[in-house]
Amino acid sequence: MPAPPPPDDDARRHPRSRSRARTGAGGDRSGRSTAGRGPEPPRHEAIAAALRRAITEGRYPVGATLPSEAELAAAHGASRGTVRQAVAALLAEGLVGSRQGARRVVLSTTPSQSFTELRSFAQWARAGGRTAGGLVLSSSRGTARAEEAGLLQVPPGAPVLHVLRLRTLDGDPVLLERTVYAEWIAPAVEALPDDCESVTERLRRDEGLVFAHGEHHIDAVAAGTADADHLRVRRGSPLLRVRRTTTTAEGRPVETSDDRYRPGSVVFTVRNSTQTNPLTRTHA
Amino acid sequence: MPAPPPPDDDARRHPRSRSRARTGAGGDRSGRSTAGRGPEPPRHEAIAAALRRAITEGRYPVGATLPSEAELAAAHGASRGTVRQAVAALLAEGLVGSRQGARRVVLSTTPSQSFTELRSFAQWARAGGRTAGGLVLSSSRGTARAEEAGLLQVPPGAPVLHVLRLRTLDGDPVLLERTVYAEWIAPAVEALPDDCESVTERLRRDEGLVFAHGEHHIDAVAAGTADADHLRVRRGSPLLRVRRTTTTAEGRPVETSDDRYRPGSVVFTVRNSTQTNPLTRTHA
DNA sequence: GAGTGGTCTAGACCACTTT
DNA sequence: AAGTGGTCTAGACCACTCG
Repeated sequence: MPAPPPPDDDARRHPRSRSRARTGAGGDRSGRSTAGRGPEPPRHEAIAAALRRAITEGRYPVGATLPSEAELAAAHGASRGTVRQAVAALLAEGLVGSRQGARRVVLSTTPSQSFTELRSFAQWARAGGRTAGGLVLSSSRGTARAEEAGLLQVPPGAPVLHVLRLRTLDGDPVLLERTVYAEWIAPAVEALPDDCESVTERLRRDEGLVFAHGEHHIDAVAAGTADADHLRVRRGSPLLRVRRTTTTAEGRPVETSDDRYRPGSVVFTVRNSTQTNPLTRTHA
Repeated sequence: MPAPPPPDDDARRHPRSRSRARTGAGGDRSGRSTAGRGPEPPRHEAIAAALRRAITEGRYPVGATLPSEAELAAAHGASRGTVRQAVAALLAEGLVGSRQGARRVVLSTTPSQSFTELRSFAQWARAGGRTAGGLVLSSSRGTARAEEAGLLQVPPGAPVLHVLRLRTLDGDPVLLERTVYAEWIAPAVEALPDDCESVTERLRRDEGLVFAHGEHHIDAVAAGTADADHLRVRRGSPLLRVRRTTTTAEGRPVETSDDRYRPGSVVFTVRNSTQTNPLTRTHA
């Protein structure tokens, strides 16, 4: 049985500045001060971005194998741990698959959207080369019904803001939003113009409010009278419903919404695997 | 400028066997042979499971803060890296949120299902305390249509197996599956009994076939004649449609399916955040 | 200013796949 | 047997949050 190791001197054990010729080198972000530039993104993000680009641009088609971790580490001048952190992102996005002992394989070449893109209807539309429109049909202070209160984590009957909003894509109505905002954000929402194109972007700019987490419940419902009217479909025809609740990074709920999409206009896609599975199927 | 460090002797630098009194200790899984037991799960998984349990059992309600990484590391006798790996899993599941500098916050207490649970209707039903039934309505060899061929990554017109299957929950029809299997797995599928409860489990047991990745496209459609007939709804009434393609760990497509759920019976849920976003919204 | 999470390194052993 | 990903450690510096 070997004796426990002596606490050998730690000085000069992890020599930061070596001849790497990088600015914001890993672990040693103090080298940042060399140039007066803004903060650089983390190394692992840069590596992930490079890989993502290579995949979406077709350098690694579906079925191709990625370079080994050792190769990537050498190519980017990073440690294996950092490379693994980068690859983990692609793994979570479902772009690549991984099995112990074998090289990683490209599963898909279509990247998933950023969370912001998902949340912001306008931003999403823009990314697809379309123009989004928005129109507030009604906006009223009220009290939270039991279900809404639960989702917003406020007591039942607490004051909230109800907003009914119609969203259009290239002029066509595609989405009817019934949103409930928590009281603390209500004034900021009411201050927005009725035809505000992107609520998300305005709240971020004006209030510094960042949406960080979301939960989406997806099912199908028949169009009610109001739905049919605004979305220009027949009453009773199928609509894709997404009930979502968004919270800040601290977990504070901001809004909860019942969104109804006209069929044929939008599809939701989830990629998952044995490693990461964000999708859940529940009883209604 | 400090000189590069001498490549100081690595002997006895990372002394594996210390007085930790653990069997499958981290990094040193050779200690496994002490007992003839089966393989233990990785440390980080065990830690993640413990945290998940604590959350779902209510020890950490929504809004509560988790112990710090240092505390968790000490409590589980693991390194910080391993703890971070564990917490990353909860992060990806959307159970907890994280901001630099602040303690992690519980966002939700309902765990997401395993990938297998999601894929297997029977397994999912069982987990919810219900009984699943299955019935093959038709099964026929045929050729892949252009769209199917693309999804299965085979040339158009390649031989495939089409199966129409009705799934019931406690006797009620809730799901109509139109599945296309790649040819190489077709014989195994045809060998299954018509009322096979869980195709997934049988294929895993009999063929050693593991589904590893999946892509789900979710939208709403009106019930067609066949849909209405089998699901016992009116023609034209809303159905939740999930088109999915599943592949093996190597990325080889196994099956693609058009699943239609009777409304009110099932809801799909996705949790996401700025860090990990598996959900995508696309134009139809 | 102490605490906490985010990032990074360097090295090690293992299980598994591939040649 | 060589290669590759999976797991783990121990230590370090940083940016950020909070009292």
